[in-house]
Amino acid sequence: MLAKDYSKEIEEKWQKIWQENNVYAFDEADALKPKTENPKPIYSIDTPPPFTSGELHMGHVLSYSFFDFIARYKRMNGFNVFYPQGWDTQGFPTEVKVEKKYGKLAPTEFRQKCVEWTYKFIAKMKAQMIEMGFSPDWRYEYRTMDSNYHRKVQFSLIEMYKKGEIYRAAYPVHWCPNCVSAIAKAELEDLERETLLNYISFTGHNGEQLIIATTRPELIPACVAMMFNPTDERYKHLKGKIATTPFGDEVPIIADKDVEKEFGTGLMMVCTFGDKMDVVWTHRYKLQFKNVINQYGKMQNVGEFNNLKAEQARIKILEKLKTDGKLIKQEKKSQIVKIHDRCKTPVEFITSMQWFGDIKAKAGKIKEFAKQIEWIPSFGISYLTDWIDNVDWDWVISRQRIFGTPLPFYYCEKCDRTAIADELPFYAEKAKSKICLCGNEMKPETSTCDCWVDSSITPLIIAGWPNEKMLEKIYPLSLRPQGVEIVRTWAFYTIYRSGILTNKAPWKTILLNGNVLAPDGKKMSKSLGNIISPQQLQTKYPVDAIRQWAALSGAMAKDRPFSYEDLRYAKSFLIKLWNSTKLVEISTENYLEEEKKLRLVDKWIIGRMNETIRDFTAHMEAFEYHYAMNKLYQFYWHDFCDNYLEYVKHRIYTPQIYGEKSKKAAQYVMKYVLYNTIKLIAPITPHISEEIWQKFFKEKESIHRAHWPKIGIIDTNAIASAQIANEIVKILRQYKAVNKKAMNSILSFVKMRAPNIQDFEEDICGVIKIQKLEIEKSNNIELVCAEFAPEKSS
RNA sequence: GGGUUCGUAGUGGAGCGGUUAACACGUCUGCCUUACACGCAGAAUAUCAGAGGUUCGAAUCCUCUCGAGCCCACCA
Repeated sequence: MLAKDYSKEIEEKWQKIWQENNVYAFDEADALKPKTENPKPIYSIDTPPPFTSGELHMGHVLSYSFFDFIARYKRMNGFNVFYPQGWDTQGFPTEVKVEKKYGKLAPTEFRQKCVEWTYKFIAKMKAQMIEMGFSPDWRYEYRTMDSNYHRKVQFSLIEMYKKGEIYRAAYPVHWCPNCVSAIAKAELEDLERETLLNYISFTGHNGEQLIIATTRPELIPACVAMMFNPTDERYKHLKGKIATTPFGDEVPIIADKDVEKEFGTGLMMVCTFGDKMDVVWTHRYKLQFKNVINQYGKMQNVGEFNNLKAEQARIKILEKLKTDGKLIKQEKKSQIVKIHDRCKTPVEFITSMQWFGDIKAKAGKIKEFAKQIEWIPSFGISYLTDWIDNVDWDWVISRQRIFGTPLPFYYCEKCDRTAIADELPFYAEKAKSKICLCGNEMKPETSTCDCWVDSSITPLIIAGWPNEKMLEKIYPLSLRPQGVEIVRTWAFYTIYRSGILTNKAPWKTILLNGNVLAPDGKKMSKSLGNIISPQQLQTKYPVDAIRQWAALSGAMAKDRPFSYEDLRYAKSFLIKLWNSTKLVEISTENYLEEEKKLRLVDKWIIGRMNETIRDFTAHMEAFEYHYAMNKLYQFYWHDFCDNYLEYVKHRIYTPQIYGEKSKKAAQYVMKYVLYNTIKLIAPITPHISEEIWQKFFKEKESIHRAHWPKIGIIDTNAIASAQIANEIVKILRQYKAVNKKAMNSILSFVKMRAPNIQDFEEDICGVIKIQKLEIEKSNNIELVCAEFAPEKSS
């Protein structure tokens, strides 16, 4: 007997059993079989390793549900599914929290604390994943902080170094003075703020007053040129001349098309480095470097202003300029500054020695790999190509952090030569000494990798690289599912790195999903207080309802607000499925498949079942879960429960009137529909499907090892005829509703004309409850009419 | 400024050349009909953003305008 209600206890029971029985195990032995032994086809998923923040958010729940639908669907379709799960562990947020708790520690100890901290967080997130019913094969779990993972990342970097892809060089990089580290362009965020635009007087070669406008007067000591637009009549006479800054430096005056005439006075200064355009201009005109800001964001090489923070120096310098009469005027101005996404500190440009990945030279190659991949939706590739076209310089892969993968290199401070580590994994603190070709002792690199260096080889890591045995079986992987917002990082770097290392695109298909917005349609954020926590939902709703919510939110690569309506609807579907199953249970007690006589409505619902199998399957193939589920709701809830089950009740309850064979047929059809329906929804709602399966069908140890339904007979004539019966029922129900009669009230007299009378007379009269029915056969299928006698007390 | 996605009932959203413009939530009406009232039945609600055009026919294709989201660039 089915329990009275569907409950979370049922879900937890199956989660346990699935774990214990390894229902989702990837069959490695089968995968390694030679082709001649017909191994099952492999379907491999390069699942995103979430950052170990300690808690899943709704975005995770949405996207990981998708991955799980795919894995379960493919398993039921005969694939040997390889679905590992990893963790992106290393990063600044963890360092911040660990430092807050333990204070400053030596690197080795600090890293150890970070590792311990991360293990706790992984445990929480993993429990949540299991509670969501996700079905990765946990035997292949990986963490980017593991020494084995380090070893592979380092090996990959050495391989790339040998190919000339990785190099160390001095370059202006985006620099966070708070983190004291270089950061990548992808880590920048915009901050809009109010600032002062200062008009400051420079001196021309003949004593002329030249006024420039700047928001960063503290950089005047780093001024290396003045500029104006070549079409600007006011300044044409200055071209090629020399000007003197308020600090007495002589700088050239250059005409350049990128100068905005309308901004300030149309005359400007170029510094090392106020912003990105300064960097561009410095390289364009081979200007000298004047580094006045150090790695901590403090002034240097500026005499009396040394060691002041940039903002303090700005105040002091403005005071000085004012006293000297060089500050002409100030006006308020709103400005957008680049800040570091993790600590929100305004970013500087600083010249320093960093390690780079050679992405600019490989832009064409990366695009080629990208084109070999099927992008779903297809416009997704444009996010990647647009990004590639806008890359200004190479990828800075080094970070001056501790909890990260150490870069496996040495460098020589004297001659700038570099060398690779000989033993992996490599850690600077334990590094062996190495003598440079110049005779100097080399320094082991203490910088760590950008976290995207770690995660950009996940397809290789899970495929067992560099071991060829598994690699050749599952690389390129079948699928990379990921968020649309990290195309320019994760997808881009993975295509670059995995592509360079294997000379193949890493996956056959990339599937992009959108984000979950708050119910108000805005981004979820702490400041707006509109965050929905999955954990809270899990206490109130069955997991199978939350998973349906994910399916319903599934328009690809599009953001959608979180919807409690969807969730409640999903929950009521579970209740519907449960209660209807109970009806099937009591209706089919002691049923043995015997001789049966299918009636019109039976053929109709069988036909609709098979239409649903056909459509549902097509939508699953196309990753269109919302369409799939909508088809199923329509079929199961409305066609099957609301109509079919009502139509056949009288056949079940009173076989003495309608015949045993008719009852048997109804019983058969009920089981048939239930059997196929729970299989279809098993990938979306695995728990309730399993419970029903185990109670009624149990052909295999789990429904998740069962075979996907095949499309059977779709009797289009039966479907068309039954539609007419449905119409008649609808008209009669309408009559009762309009005349405010109870649905179970008995109509005293009904007369109708319709085709196929014999076929549906018996099928429908049990539902509409008619005392006296007159049916007239008519060839006109369109014409269905009902006439009603005045009601008599019955 | 460039790219991209999109503007359809109160809300969320299908439909993408011919439909009475789906479905769900919400609203209104009736019904506790031997699985389910967390249900069933019925009803109302849409200048398909606006303006042109192509077509026998457009929510659907094209052009422009207006508006929104996301990504990118960006004023020193």
